[in-house]
Amino acid sequence: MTQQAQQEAREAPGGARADAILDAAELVFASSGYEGAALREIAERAGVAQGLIHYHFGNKARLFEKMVARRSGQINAARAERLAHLRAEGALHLEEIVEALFRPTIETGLELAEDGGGFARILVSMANSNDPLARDMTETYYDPIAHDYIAALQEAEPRLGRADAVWAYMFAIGVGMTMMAKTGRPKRLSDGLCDDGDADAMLARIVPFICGGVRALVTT
Amino acid sequence: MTQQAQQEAREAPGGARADAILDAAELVFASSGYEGAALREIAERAGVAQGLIHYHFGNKARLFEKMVARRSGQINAARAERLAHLRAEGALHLEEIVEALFRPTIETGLELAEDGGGFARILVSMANSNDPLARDMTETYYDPIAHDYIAALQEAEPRLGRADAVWAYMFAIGVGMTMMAKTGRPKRLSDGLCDDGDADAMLARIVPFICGGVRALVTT
DNA sequence: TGAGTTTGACTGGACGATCAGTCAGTTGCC
DNA sequence: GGCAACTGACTGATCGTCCAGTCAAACTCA
Repeated sequence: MTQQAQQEAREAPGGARADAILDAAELVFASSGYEGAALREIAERAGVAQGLIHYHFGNKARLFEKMVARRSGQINAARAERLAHLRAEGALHLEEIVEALFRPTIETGLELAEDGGGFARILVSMANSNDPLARDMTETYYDPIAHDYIAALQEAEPRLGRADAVWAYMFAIGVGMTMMAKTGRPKRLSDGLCDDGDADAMLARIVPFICGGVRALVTT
Repeated sequence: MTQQAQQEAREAPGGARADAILDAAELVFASSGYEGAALREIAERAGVAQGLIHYHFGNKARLFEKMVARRSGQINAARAERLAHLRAEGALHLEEIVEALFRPTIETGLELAEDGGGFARILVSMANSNDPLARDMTETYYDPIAHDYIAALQEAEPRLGRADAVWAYMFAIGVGMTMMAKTGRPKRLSDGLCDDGDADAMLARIVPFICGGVRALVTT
């Protein structure tokens, strides 16, 4: 974890109970959505009184934001770190960039997991929502790193225009988001051949797919 | 509209008021999500008493299902029609298949619209949810047409394996879903260059991107 | 034909449950 | 003893659901 990520984690209320609340919030928000999640259930799952949530976080919206800030801090620090590492090694390659973009989200999700892809499902609903809370949080926590990766795409494929690079990034996120929600639909559609619970197998398909798509935009 | 779509539309409670309720439900569910949507607001927007919703649809879940059934009936009938039309014309081409896959969802969304992409946003949340209601509805209303298009992908690209075809379809849906949510993020990330409200411009990028991705899976 | 009956769409207030949020009081550590 | 952490009973609002009742159109039968 980088210094920045550690700092962000400490910005939130400090105690172990506060962290337990954030862990529980992640699970409940992921499985029930923002509106559907009940603070009572979060408190119960964290083994904490209901009032403590308001003591530490004030209200539901701030709890949600702190929860997202914690995970996205970890994820985006890892993303930035991987990208910097690739740049330090020399010329950027498309496959490496895409891998660096998705791997941290997948691996971070596996820590808490339980049902798998909990936080990823929150990201999906945030990314596709248009209410002010979700939009502001996407802008705050995910737009900066997006600009980095868009620039990286253009470095790896110099003939890729700026607009195409932005589209390519959005399309890539679209593929990644939907896949990380882990709905089990690939298995259902393929009679068991495809498993969206197997992150490595899935990534082995996502990376060439996206790179092929980006290169198709270049040659158009 | 096909005969099948007309029949499905008539399966729902018949009156004009029932349709007004479904229209209002589409707007409110799209902007507030399933849990966040209030039946009172739907009734108010439809210019109807709250009780009428339960008279016609029984409960919230059944209202949601009827609303999805109506639109997805239209969309998937159009999809099937386009695919059949392509098959009748001879050999299938990848670009045409992808176009046929997305065009109906985009155009159907524009009819009611108001804020744009209302129903599409419902689809996104359904596709990425894992609660039983959403899963069952995806299975019922979208898995059959998915199998058709997966088969079409393999016809257009004979060297594409079955598992890769399923992955390709899922990736394509991922791209399409995220783009149809119309969050305004592309415009934000590109300083106005990219507009996810311009369906035609967006489709002109989505189609080559996905086709490039599919062909990359073939040659891997 | 026309009075009586039935039907079905529709209303709006009331119900119990549950929600986020509040607050006076208790605990435990420095 | 003082302060931060924490508790749990509580409030008012809002939720989905329910239901007694209205009304106009359709139907029945003398």
